[in-house]
Amino acid sequence: MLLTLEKRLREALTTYLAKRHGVELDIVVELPRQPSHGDLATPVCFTLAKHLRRSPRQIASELVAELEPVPGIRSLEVAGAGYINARFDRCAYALAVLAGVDEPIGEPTKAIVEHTNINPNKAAHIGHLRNAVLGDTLVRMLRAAARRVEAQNYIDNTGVQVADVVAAFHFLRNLGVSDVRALTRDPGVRFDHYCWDLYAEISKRFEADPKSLVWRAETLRALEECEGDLAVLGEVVADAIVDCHLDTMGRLGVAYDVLPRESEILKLQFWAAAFELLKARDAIYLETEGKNAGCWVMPGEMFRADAAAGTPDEEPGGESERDAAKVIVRSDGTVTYVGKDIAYQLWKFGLLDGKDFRYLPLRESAEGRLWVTSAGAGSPDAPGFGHATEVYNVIDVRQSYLQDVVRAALEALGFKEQAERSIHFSYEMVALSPRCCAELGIELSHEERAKPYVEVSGRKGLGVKADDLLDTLIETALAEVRSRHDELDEEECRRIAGQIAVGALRYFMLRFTRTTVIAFDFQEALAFEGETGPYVQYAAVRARNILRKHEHSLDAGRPGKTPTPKDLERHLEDERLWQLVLAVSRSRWALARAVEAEEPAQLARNAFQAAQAFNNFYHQTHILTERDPSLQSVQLAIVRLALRELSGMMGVMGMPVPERM
RNA sequence: GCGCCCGUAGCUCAGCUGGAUAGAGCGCUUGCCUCCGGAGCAAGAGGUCGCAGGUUCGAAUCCUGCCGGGCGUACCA
Repeated sequence: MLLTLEKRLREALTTYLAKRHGVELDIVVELPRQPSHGDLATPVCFTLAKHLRRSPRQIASELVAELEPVPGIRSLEVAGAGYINARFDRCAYALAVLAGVDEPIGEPTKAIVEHTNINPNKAAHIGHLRNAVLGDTLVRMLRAAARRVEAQNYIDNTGVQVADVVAAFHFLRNLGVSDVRALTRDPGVRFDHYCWDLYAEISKRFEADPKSLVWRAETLRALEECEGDLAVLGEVVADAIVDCHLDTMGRLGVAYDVLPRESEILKLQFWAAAFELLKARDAIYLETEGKNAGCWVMPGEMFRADAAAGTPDEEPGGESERDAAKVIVRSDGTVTYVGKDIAYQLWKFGLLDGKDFRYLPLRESAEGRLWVTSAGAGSPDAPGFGHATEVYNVIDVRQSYLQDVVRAALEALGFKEQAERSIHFSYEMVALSPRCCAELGIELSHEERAKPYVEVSGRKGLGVKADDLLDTLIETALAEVRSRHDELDEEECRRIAGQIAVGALRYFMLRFTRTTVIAFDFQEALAFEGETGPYVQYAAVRARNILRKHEHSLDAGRPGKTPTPKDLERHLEDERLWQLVLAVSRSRWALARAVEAEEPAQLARNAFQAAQAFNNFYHQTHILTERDPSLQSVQLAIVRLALRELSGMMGVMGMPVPERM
């Protein structure tokens, strides 16, 4: 309802200003910081004062007197040096909000969100967790805003990282396909955790003994050519790890619609098609001189904002403009990752004429069926994927440069609109705080010790595994649940602990804005008090408890009294109740802001504030002992509203709403 | 060198397209269970918004220059 009123007010002001003063302005309408300043406010008269050369206050009084009544807004008043404060018709607002009609947000276009994208060669760690939680929340946000969303998790199953682990199995461990396959089925082994250590081990070996790097080269070649035991081993490893990742993400409620795999992009020659396009439109050229001689490159000025036209020739010691170009095809004829990414991005928009994957079902979950790409036969039941209007790539900020290249390629090919709708949904990395390193027993070099935090590194085996963190959270929560609920059996306690753990973890990953580096710290991540997921969940559980008890207190079958407009009219004059209604009814507004700003943290913050307002109310009001039935009906309606709104926001953030805790 | 990001309370962070007295959590101090379960509520102490200019009726927010810190700038991904 807030969105609607905001829009109405803005439109009324726009019309008025155009008619009365002949000016067009972007009108700022904001939520006043102080409740006494009304429900919505605008400082527009300050801007207007300049145009009209009159005092803001004077303009404001005139405006308040002359503006046609706005439905839903009870009064406008001039305040301060010239603000206009609007107050809502409280009863109408409450009725609308209690009815729970969703206001539209944006157009129902099709969006693709690509996220998670973990190399299938080791266990997921906290860095991947931030990606997956942000990505999955973005998916939920867009769906809540009525977009058609396709969640894709790209699997780089033929890259260096997989090759390294395959090489480790083969050359270091001397294990063949059947051995590794047995390992993946061994219930006593967490295969992805096993590979975590193996990957660190072979990386160390490569560093200590560079001659062993021939193993990597040989494996990589086998993977790309899809031939021999090493290739089969690659498939076994990647498939098994993808399975582990899906399980891990499933624990957090993260799901996908389709897994596009690099192996299919290669086999189906997506790149060949993209390459022809790029050559035909002169987006890339064959370099003949300098360090990139023999490569197909994209000129630097195409993707770098700073590349000024007519840059001076090479400066001594500096990089020439020519050498600053981005290599797309290596001198040996193989394509770089960016090249493949360009092809993939073109496919997402349906711009790779005639080329498409085929699909096979991979697994089922509560969220639906998951499909994986296939180069051979596909299932006739497969839905159509791709053909998006907008594409969100959830990738950490360190890959901005590559994302710029992809976008530039689309633009160079003449797909200007698609380039603009290629959104790099970037976020800062998750690093380890010094204390966290100490707790993990990680020894730091002098260089690392001087830094404020240490980068997570799969290659070095440096990091906190997603499963381990979740397990720790569950155990912590479990101890707490047990101590509070003697009456619940072990299974029930564990279920609740799981919900709390997921809520805590997802909220933790969302409360920071995307540009903030998270210096991971166990103490903070394991906190259940203060601004945390469980705090928000607890508010909802409290609302549930009240409603449950209330229902029990009623005669069977008789519904509780719902407030009449008269009840609302009367009791919402109480400023505290009114402020509460406002505070807990902003989920739609918060969603709109989060979608527009592309910032899930806004949703997290709003949910926390709503929970705070509700907890405060809960504490100072004894609803079930209220003797005035009229007042009680209003209070109960607010409890129901708070529960619905909190649950809604938690749902968008992927946080479970426990029955009790 | 160049590009992007960050610098706000002891710590961790919000602060939207400039707007009214700069906010929250943690930690610290102090209250609050004859209660719908305290994973809670209330109060208090704590801030030259990195520094210096500029634009403006108005700047934490926009512009410029410095100073710290981080990340990019691969024929790795």
